[in-house]
Amino acid sequence: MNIFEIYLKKINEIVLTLNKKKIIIIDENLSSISVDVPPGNFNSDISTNVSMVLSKLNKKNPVELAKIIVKELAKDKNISKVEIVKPGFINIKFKKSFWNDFVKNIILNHESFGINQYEKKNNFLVEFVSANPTGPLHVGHCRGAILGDVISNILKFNKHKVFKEYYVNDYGNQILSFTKSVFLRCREIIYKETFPVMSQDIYPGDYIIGIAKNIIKNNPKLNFDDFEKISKNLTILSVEESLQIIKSNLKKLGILHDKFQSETNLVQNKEVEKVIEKLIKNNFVYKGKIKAPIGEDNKNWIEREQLLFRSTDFGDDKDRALQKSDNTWTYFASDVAYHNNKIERKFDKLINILGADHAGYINRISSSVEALSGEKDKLICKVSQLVKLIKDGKPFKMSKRKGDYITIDDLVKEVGKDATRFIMLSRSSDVELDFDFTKVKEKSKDNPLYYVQYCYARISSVFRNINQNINDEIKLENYNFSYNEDEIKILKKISQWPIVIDIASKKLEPHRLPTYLYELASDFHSYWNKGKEDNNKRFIDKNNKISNDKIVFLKSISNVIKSGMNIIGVDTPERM
RNA sequence: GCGCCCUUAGCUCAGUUGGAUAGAGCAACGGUUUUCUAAACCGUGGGUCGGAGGUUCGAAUCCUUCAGGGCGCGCCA
Repeated sequence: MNIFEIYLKKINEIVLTLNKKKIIIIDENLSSISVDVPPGNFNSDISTNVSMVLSKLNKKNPVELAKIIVKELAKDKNISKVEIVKPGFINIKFKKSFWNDFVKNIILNHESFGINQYEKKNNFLVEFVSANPTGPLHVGHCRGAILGDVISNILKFNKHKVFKEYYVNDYGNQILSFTKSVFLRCREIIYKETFPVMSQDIYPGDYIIGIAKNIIKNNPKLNFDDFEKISKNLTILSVEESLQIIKSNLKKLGILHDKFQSETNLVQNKEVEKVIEKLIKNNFVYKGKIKAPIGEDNKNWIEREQLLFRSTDFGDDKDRALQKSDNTWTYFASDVAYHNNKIERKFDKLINILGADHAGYINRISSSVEALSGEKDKLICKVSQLVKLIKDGKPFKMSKRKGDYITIDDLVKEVGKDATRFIMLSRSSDVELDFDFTKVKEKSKDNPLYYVQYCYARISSVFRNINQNINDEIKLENYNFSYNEDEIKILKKISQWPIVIDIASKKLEPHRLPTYLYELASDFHSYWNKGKEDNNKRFIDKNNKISNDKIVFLKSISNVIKSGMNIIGVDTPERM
């Protein structure tokens, strides 16, 4: 039940009727008419800008126009007061009985409260994490991982279909270096050869030893004399090991992908050739030269003729190479094939979650998607900005040198899954995020996660005190409540929950959830403390009884907290 | 040089796809526990929304431009 949507519809109807009666003129497009939350200092529940939107067209000043509309609105039996305010806003105040119905509706439909029933349900593919399978995930991957997971949860909550995918870059030079590192670690173990830690293109991390040990144990017949001979086989084994680590990292964060799509697999199935043929047919590919990159040493740059994709046709700043000088495909080429593969699987929308360091890649890949699908906004890229790690009050820089980076396992062990998820989501993905280890670890009041969870725990404790459980179904004969102003204030906050979900879902902005839940928890804590001075605002009375009004009131709050925390993917403990 | 992101209170940030007198938390100071969980609450101070133009009934929000900070630029992935 989205009361803002309901009243927007009502106002549109009024305007249409008035237009039919030739009382007012309307635009074909009514979309700029909105129903919003009025600022707190006005004593009203919802407000609308109709008369300001239509005033110019009608050559009437907004206040005059508002008077006509207000006359119609006043017929609504739920409304107790309608006011016209300064520039021309119409402010509406509901009767108490309206809030009675509102709460009743939540209780009877608690499963679906907050869900936006869009006319069109989309089928989304969300690609996220997609880190190179060369080792465990570290903190840097964490934000994007959680972002993608919760965006998926939000879309699912709104009844869209979501498929979560991880693209495995198991092809190319980096994987070759990785396999070589595993190979050398194997020789270190078997032949006691010294491992060249400082050598270039070699992964020094200790985790490779573990991978090597596993491979030796599970493949006793493997011979490590000649790299060329086993390289192909060893790559498969190494990537498999590394994916096991990555999957277990993700599991610790509570993240489960539906599919891991291998790049090598696409190359072997000739999907790259297939897509390039398709592009050639449509004249999106040509042979040409590109200039050396700017701002770097390019003494070694050799200009040569090569296969290029016309990404400039779609707004990219240069055309992009598809083939390397050794005739293998570039990363971009197989990624185009991958996106073609996604398109062929008939998703309505493709969502990619990228780290800030890959933002420069967006133009070329969305160009390719547009070229292949003919749809301009088929692909939506969401960039998550950097996480600034702070430890002991100082910025903490991760480097590739051993021991100098924090893995997701370390993080979850120290901070916990819930705090990690909640904090990582607490800011808009467009801004850098300070992640302060020492602070997040403290179970202090500074930590917004506990603040919200505490609200739920307090509500649970009320139910516990009267020998009920917060999860018990409520069965009431009649729903006849009367709420005071402090309670209605919280009900109004609850009424905004569907809007929060709506915006978060349309703009793919999960941070709106923690922000909102914090505010709701704050309103509740505030109300709770009023019970110390005013017995009417306590939930349990002297006779250890609770009124239906209060039960239902508490249920409405805990319902929203729980469903929000579920989407974020964190627990709501009943005791703290 | 070019592209993307950011600039809002001392600090960290919200701000409902253009709305009304711009809001939280932290930090500072003062208060609240015989009673449902004080991991909480209440109060006080704190602002030229980076600068300058523009668009309009109306701008923190949109456009142009300038300044500052971050990330990126490849036949790496």
